[in-house]
Amino acid sequence: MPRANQRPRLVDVAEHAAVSLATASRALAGREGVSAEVADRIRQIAAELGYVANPYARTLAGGASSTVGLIVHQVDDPYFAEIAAGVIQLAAEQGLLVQICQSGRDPGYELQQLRHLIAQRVGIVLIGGSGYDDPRMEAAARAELAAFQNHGGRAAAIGRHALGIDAVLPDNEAGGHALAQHLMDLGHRRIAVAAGSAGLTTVADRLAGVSSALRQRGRSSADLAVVHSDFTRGGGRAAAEQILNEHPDTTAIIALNDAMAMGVLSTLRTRRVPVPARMSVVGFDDVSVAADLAPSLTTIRLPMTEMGRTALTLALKPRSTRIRRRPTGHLLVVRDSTGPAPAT
Amino acid sequence: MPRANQRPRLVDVAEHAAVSLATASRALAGREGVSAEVADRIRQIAAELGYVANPYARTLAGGASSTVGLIVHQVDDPYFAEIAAGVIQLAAEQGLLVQICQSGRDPGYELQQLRHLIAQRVGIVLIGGSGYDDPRMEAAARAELAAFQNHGGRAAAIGRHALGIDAVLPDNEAGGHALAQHLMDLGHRRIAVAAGSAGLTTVADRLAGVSSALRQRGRSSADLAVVHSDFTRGGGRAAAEQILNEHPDTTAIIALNDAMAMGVLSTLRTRRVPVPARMSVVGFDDVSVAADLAPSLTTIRLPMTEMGRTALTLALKPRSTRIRRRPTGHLLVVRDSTGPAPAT
DNA sequence: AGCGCTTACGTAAGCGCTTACGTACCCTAG
DNA sequence: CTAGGGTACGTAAGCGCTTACGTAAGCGCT
Repeated sequence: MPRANQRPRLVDVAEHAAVSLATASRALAGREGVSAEVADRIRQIAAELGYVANPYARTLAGGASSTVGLIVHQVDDPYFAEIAAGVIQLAAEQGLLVQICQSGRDPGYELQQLRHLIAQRVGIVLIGGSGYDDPRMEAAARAELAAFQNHGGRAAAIGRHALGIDAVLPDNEAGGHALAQHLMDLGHRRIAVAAGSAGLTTVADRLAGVSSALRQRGRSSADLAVVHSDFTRGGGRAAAEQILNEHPDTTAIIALNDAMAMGVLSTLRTRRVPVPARMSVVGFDDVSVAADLAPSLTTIRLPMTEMGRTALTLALKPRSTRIRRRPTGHLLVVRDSTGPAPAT
Repeated sequence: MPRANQRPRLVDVAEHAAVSLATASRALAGREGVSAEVADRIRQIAAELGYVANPYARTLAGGASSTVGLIVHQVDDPYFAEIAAGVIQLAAEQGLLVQICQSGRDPGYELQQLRHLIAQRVGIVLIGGSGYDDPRMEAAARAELAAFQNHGGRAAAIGRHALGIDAVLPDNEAGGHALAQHLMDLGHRRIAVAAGSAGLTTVADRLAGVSSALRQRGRSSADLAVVHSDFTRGGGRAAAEQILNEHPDTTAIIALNDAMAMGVLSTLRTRRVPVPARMSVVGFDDVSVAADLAPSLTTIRLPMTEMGRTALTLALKPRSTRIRRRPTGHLLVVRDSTGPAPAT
């Protein structure tokens, strides 16, 4: 008999169906050892009663945890927000719940969040971000994740390698390459890069692509003015200031993500530098506002939502011995923020 | 003895401290019945062992659940993203984990998510959004939340009343009033509103504020062209098209949120309507990109992150018999998207 | 008919914690 | 010197589920 005013338990279902607890559990978990008719009866009764297994009891008893932990830098950064949206979508389809954490771009705090998540016994950890500057932090995270996986945990990274886990990785290098090529095609010779903090793998990879494009055209990457700041709008503003001051002959700025590009545009507007007539600007990621900026932003489109989904898919699959790296597509989207280099 | 390669359990702590399970539990929960010295010893040993209570076992045994469920329309909508950021921040400070769900602006799906969350035994439910069009859906959600609270659950709403739970509410009406007033001060007489879908309380409230401002100046709100669409950029574009076609003498558009305002600006740019020279545009919310648009957007600033924190605070507090409504501040932020009405 | 094997189900032992209740001890009052 | 009461701690009974193991029935086979 279900207790008055309480959620039904498995015993309630079992009693109604006149079977044992074990049989009811097996039937609802869809595992073998139950005849089809009995299993159907049990499922139907469960549905009638509105039975939903208590996840705490289930997990305690050794069943799989049905929650996935997601760590991102900041949920109100559009890049991470779109990734999170993808993860949450797919999780909902699978009946999983997503526990979300923000690292605030602080590797120490991120490690702490990771430990917290694991201590909370989530079944799956997804970790976004861009790697650590500090190799010791990185090693600690690797170790934590390795131990987690050894105990049956699943993990995947988004846009970050070097964590020793499966990862979905955009081709940052090819993206950087495409951007530099696009600008050179437009005749730009003095190109500056507004980069996120050095040490991030994302920064290194995108930058490598830019350099290789320059070299390909027989130009030294020493020509390239690279200014490091951080992957935010504020960082973009600061980088733009520095570029305008220290490299006044620059005609094109490659911001290594869209947030920085927005900051760059904002500074150029303030300084009354017309875009793209006097200065071309490109970004990276194609967050959804990029198309609505003025001027609309030329950038590399990354399928962020899809990346989130893919990461979860990767983590859900049985783990192979080799680390899997799932590349994602990317696409140069040319809009109004780039134009021919101004005549000198 | 801690099992090799396994997280320490409470028994491990108890054995090390040479006390019983019950004493260890009491000491770590900080409840009375343990002498100060013993409690200190236990806590220290727990720390040394890196003991973290298994939340599944804790919750099963009747301890409080330490997870809060958050339902928003879409995490990659900046408005909700900022709210979520606030919730997640405060939750982290309190050692709570946030389970996040997206309703996709679909009341039916939202209800389903709510049920799922409750079935998953989260301790606290926070629900953002803007109410339901369908009164039956709304009643269902009310009932679900009431039952949840009767079983000891905590709940709070963000920007939505009529759910029968504590809520943090911006003064939507005053905000709408301020926007309309600002435009009238600039001499605008033909004002159109790009509204989210009718039936949302947020829409109704903001609209009421606009109307009351008009009436206050002795103008009929029948003069006001109100176009309903939805609270997205696409919705804003559609609404702007409709306004330009059906009300060509409009000189100012009030978008009832920033997302719509961005859509409006995008359409005006496409149609080559100069802003603010030919048309003034205002938004509502002041999402962080609003300042970086071109032109930067005049809007009402809402403290979204703070609202998220406040909602959690509200839910954390012991429930009073009366429903509490916590208002939030708001502020008219005048930027470059508004200017004097063009001379006729 | 009797043997073993498979299939379908039941029994019961936990998972790691909280907490009601029980017990030993010490202190004070009569 | 003992009754009564408080404090500090231990014992053990669950919370609701999963699953290893046990058992009975049915099958084909010699």
